Amino acid sequence: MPRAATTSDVFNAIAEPRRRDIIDVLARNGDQAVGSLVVTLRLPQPAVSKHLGVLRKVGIVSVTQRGQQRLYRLEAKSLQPVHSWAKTFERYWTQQLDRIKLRAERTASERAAHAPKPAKKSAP
Amino acid sequence: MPRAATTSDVFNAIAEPRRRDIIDVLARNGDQAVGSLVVTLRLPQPAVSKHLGVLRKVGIVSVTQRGQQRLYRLEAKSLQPVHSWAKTFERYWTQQLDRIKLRAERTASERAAHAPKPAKKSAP
DNA sequence: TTGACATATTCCGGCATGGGCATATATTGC
DNA sequence: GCAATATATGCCCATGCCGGAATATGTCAA
Repeated sequence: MPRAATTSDVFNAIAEPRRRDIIDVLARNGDQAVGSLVVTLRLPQPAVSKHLGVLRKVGIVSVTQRGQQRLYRLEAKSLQPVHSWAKTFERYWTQQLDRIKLRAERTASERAAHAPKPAKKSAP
Repeated sequence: MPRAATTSDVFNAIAEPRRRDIIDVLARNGDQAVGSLVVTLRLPQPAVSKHLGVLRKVGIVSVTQRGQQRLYRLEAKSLQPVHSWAKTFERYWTQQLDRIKLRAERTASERAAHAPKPAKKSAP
């Protein structure tokens, strides 16, 4: 089997750079009609519509009809799983710790911190 | 053209659930040999090796040889772009506001306080 | 209605992808 | 050397992806 369907997983939906571009534009400029996105991103209209279709099925965007245009809105909370997942690893780069030091720190925190934290890292 | 190569884009690499599983296991249990991952994830060994290959090409994991095994280590900082990108939208769910409520609230506070507020709505 | 405009959908082709299986390549120990 | 273990790789196949072009649907105005 190939990759999991892009229309069923948020992680898959945002795997496409173009779709992330669309998301970024919607976040920065607010709700946008398809035509605006076509102009902004300089993509063929069918491509934009298709990408929006994927994003809509996953719930990343929602649509509202206004005249003969359709306004697409970013539903940012659908991206929360991505943030939560990535945030899990935040500590790894926030403090320059690898796992060994992490364990040491956790152990140290059990008996309260007396000494200042050793600043040491293993850079590539 | 199909999707961008999974070996060139972090977002694409983490689009596979199995690969996220591998990442999670490495984060939770520390460096792991391929055989351990095979047992933990209950996947065929070639599948694990292939996924690890993708993750390695993108820089999400690194390898160290130990005896006849190969220890894979999570290079979490390679996931920082994902976190940064997703964090951009954090405010949308942190304050439980969508764009409409955001405007409404801003209008209400203007009306109540009668004080000029910095208008920073549409800034490209 | 007709026509202009905005967007969606359908077809197609090329192709990377991931799974399964067999096999190749280390590395170690005898 | 040989065998055993640990991992990687090559091959095949089915699936679904993305882009492109044409076309269909929908909406407004006159």
